[in-house]
Amino acid sequence: MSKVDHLRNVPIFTDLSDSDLAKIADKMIPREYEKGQMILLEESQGETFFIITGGAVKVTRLSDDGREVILAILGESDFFGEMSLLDGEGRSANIVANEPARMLTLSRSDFLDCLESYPKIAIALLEELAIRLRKSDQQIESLSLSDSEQRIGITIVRLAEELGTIKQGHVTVQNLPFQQDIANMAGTSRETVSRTLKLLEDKALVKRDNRDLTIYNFDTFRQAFS
Amino acid sequence: MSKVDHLRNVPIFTDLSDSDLAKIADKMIPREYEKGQMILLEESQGETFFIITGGAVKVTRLSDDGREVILAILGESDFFGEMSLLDGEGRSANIVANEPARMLTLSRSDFLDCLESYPKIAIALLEELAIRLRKSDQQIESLSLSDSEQRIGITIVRLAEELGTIKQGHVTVQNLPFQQDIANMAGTSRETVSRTLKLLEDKALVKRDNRDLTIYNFDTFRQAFS
DNA sequence: TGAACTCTGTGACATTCGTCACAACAGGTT
DNA sequence: AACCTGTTGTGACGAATGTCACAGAGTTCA
Repeated sequence: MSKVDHLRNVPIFTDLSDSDLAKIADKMIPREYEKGQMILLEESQGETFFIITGGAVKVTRLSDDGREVILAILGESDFFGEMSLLDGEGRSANIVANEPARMLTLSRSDFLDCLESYPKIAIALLEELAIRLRKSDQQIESLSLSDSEQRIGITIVRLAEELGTIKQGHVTVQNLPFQQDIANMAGTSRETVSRTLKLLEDKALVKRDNRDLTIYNFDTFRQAFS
Repeated sequence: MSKVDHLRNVPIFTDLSDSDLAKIADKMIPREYEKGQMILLEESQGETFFIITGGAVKVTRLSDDGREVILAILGESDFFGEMSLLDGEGRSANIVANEPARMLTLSRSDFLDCLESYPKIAIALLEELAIRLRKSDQQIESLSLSDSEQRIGITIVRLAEELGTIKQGHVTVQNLPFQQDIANMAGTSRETVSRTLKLLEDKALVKRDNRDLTIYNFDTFRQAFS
């Protein structure tokens, strides 16, 4: 798959013509990362924009005592790095490759040039940030009001929407993240995730085997947790 | 103060010339709201962009059982309503006037025209959304990792930065929001806020009289809670 | 001045959930 | 197989904090 093909799948670039895409693609540099490799450190200045062309990364924040919060898990055609390019602040989050991952990168100045030259990109990016803000607000609500079972349920919905595949009416997440990661997304402990998953299985809402999780009735499931 | 004067104070318009500002100002319609009045309902379609020219509003989400989460308190020169204009989704939050408030409003189509015509606005808006996203991420972290005292401390920092005034080295927040509102911002209960404020006062970190709260040493205070 | 509200302070209690401890299990390597 | 490492399951316990109940202050309005 060519660079341009990858770009076409990215929401903020969909409105552009092939020739414009090609111009941008020319400026992008491919990079590869191994599983577990740090892609961006919290402290460093943000100077690069990244588009994921393969694999997955997790976006985290770390507290002083080393506990981590997972803000998002991003996969193919997602992008990141735009935040500190936009407001000039340092990074607010760490990015780690969750599995072997490939990226296309764009330098700060090329990225800002794009925004100036193609207002459509700026508007599409606004849209994307609005969506993310919305999700953040939802998560703040759920962390504030819900108990751990609810929060874990919502987290599973998020994961299913991001990573799941639909097969004869029910959604399957293959290769579910570790319980520790789910806990760090849901703002709870690993043990509570373990117990809650068992609970959900007892209630016949989900089925697990190995690293796969199947949600029997996704719509009612989502209904129940939001 | 004229419309244009108000607009000049709004971050996303600062880069514009007076004549451009005047053109935009012409399209804006002033509105007034009483204390407690609903400005936007969660369910309604978003069709308007608002700039606050006086007073203050709170941005909230409500759960089914009526508990509320306060996502932000906005004051003069802040704006809202852009989210659902951008991504076309319905409102994600309610907006209520916290005190008598005045606004300038812009219709959906005029707002989008502005973005197309003045790329600088789009870029400044991107910056603003990036800042908000950053704050949301911080709050998600704090809700996930911190205990109630920390969260209340952080909430007080937020309030002080938004509403506080500096007087001979220490910051005073006049007219502190009710404990119930602080609780809804910090994701805790009203009673815990009451006890924690007393605790902070016992530790000689803050002083209260009536509705005013003074933070003796703002820098160390902020340090301690983030 | 009272009366009616709204907000705040505080004790008692119940519950959720994080933490610790350890066992069971899986996958990979020798 | 035996071993190691990383992951998951589960019981026991205690601390943090939400909830309930009510008293005391402070405000508003007649």
